[in-house]
Amino acid sequence: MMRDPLPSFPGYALRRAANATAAELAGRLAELELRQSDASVLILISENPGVTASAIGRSLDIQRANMVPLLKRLEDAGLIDRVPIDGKSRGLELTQAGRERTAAARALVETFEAELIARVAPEHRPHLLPALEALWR
Amino acid sequence: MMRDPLPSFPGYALRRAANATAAELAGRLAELELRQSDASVLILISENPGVTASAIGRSLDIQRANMVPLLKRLEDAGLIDRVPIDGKSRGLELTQAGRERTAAARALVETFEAELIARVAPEHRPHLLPALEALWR
DNA sequence: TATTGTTATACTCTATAACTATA
DNA sequence: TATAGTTATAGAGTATAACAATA
Repeated sequence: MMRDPLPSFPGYALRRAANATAAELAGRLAELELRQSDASVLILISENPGVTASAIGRSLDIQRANMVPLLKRLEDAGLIDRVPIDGKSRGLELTQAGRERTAAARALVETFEAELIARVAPEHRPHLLPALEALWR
Repeated sequence: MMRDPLPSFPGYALRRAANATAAELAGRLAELELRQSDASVLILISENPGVTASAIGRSLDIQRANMVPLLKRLEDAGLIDRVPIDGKSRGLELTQAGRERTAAARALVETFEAELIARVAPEHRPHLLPALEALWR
């Protein structure tokens, strides 16, 4: 192989780990014909019926402009409805098909997350989430 | 705000933390007119003079095809030379400007990584890298 | 046969600017 | 004035297929 000092950098390992796990999750969600962002949006709508696209975007750090094609896909797939709140806002709600797909996605994600945690040695496990949150929030 | 179960998932926190830190590092490297992948490639070349593009790609998980425009940029910027090894391979080496830029990038990255570690509470610090490596390798 | 370097292409994600309409 | 939704666009990262030349 070769000399490679990069893996000893936490920031580098963070990106590699995120890329590897994201690719794996994406592959599994593809069987539900969902992207990761789709699944996140669906889960947030299911927890917050009537929420607006802007609020979802703020929570997930997705730009308003980038919510447009995402929601259009979910609507075209018959997974969400958009019901007028007032003249400028629309509340997002799951259709029956959306509730079913969301339940499947949520089960898939929870299985995946449990597998991720299982890969980490027990003595490191309780430290992972707090360490990540310190880097993110 | 809203109900949001996602941050309690390590995989989700991993992606958010990686995105946040990657954006921050990208902003700093932009002052050196380098992308993260540029900096990684330059550091690997500096540690392994004469390495091939294919070997760098394997190490960084960058497809051969995607190495082409990356290396072309570095060559156009006068940071690397490509010297023939045999009829089909070329060894990558840093120019004098490349060595200087790489030293600056490396100092910047090391400062950044030290800052990242400092954000994590001391009791979590020693667990971060081992946990990430378990998720990646 | 396997590998290196390359071209071409396409998709996803992300970011910005600008516009309309409404609160 | 600030916010919601939208359009258009561009940059960056990534993935695949295919090809020529060489090991």
